[in-house]
Amino acid sequence: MLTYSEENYLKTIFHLSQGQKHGISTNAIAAKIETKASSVTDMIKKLNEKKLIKYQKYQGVTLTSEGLMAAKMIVRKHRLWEVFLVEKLNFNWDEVHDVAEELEHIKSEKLINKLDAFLGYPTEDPHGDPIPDSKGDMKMINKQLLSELPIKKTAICIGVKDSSSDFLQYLDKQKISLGSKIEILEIEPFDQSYRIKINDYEITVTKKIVNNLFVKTN
Amino acid sequence: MLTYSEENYLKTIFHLSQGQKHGISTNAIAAKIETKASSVTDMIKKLNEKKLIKYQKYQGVTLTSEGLMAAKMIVRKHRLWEVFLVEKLNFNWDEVHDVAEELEHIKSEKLINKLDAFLGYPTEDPHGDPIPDSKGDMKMINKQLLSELPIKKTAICIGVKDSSSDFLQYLDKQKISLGSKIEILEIEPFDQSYRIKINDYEITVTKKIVNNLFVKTN
DNA sequence: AAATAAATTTAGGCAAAGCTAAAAATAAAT
DNA sequence: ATTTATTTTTAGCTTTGCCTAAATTTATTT
Repeated sequence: MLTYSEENYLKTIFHLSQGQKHGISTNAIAAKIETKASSVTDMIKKLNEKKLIKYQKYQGVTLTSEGLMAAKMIVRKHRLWEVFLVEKLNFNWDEVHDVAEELEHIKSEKLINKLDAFLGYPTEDPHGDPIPDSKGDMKMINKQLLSELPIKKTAICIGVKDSSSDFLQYLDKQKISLGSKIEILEIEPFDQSYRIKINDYEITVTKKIVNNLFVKTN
Repeated sequence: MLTYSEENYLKTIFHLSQGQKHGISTNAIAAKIETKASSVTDMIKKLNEKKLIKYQKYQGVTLTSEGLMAAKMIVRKHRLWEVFLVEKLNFNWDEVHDVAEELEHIKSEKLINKLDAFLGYPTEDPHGDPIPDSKGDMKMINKQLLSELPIKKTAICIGVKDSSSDFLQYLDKQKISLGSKIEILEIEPFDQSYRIKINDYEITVTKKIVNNLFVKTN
């Protein structure tokens, strides 16, 4: 049985490992968890003892298959609860993260599987991130940044890279949400601003915006 | 902000205080929480410091109005989550307690009020216990033990005194649930067994059963 | 009213998870 | 290839919440 804190470390290592081939550094974990490097070292030793991570002094850590599965189950819970909060309790997508951060630690397999069924076995959370199923499998979404989309090619908004409240609220204000039809009309060479079409109306946004929106074509 | 453990103590003191005019003893708390008396004393001092309970050495404790409100909010969360588990996720009423025990500690007022709305502002949990509203008010149910009900008077089953799994499962087996119409037909003087009518069929039960079922008359 | 029993509190410790400050290892720069 | 800087680890301390064992207070007997 994992403690609250152990679960947070596993989850963090999982997130930091995405698209990373080498081990995760002590400092990277400390920064993400907002704790001190020495505390991370302590926990790393503990997780290593429990064979949830592979660890060599000074060499960073990687999840073992057991640790990976545990991490995925936490992510599964987090994202299912987010779906619940948005779809059933009408939270906005920028309000759910902190609450889900607590709910993800509730220990009951029965609960999470029943919740999954209640929600209709969703495969993505409200930010467009994939939800691992009860075996840990998650369908990888064919996503790209809006900034990488060719001009005049239409796509569908499927997620965000930065999921800070500020950004999510900005998107709400601009009426950009998951499923919006989106297309780059032109890029202004002078200031790198983007003229884009959302569903049926046009707006101008900065490069920072298009660099943080995920889309999929067709 | 209260810790997980502080919340459990407050909740326990609240439950033990029901229908009690004098203070709650250290040992009573220890027994309910399944911890040692010395640990209880430690926590009592802490809660006293925080003005959540009134405490004089060796004299037991009572909740202050602040402590009472905090306790009610925890009970509110516990019972709302129980309703959710039973009504939305199809748990049986004997399976919900342990999970609700964890869920009750999730800290978000917004969450609990939205959950309340989602469930349609229920006033009772699946065991027939009243749910405090967001101000802490709970409608007192006019309930009595089935054993106190006069013979041949019909009543409605509205709750249980003992909410152990064993008892709840027994009730399921006997098809006794909240809302069942119930009536004592006769009491066998020889062995104190009760012949009772549930909805439309008759069964015989022991004294222990009628001592643990709450009913209300019309 | 003593004496015994039971309940409660104190004193001293332990494990988890954090911290600071100092030491050690690795990486970067001259 | 040293020196300097950065990263990581170690050592030792803190708090929370629990524990055991001993001391103290209250309750119950005789």
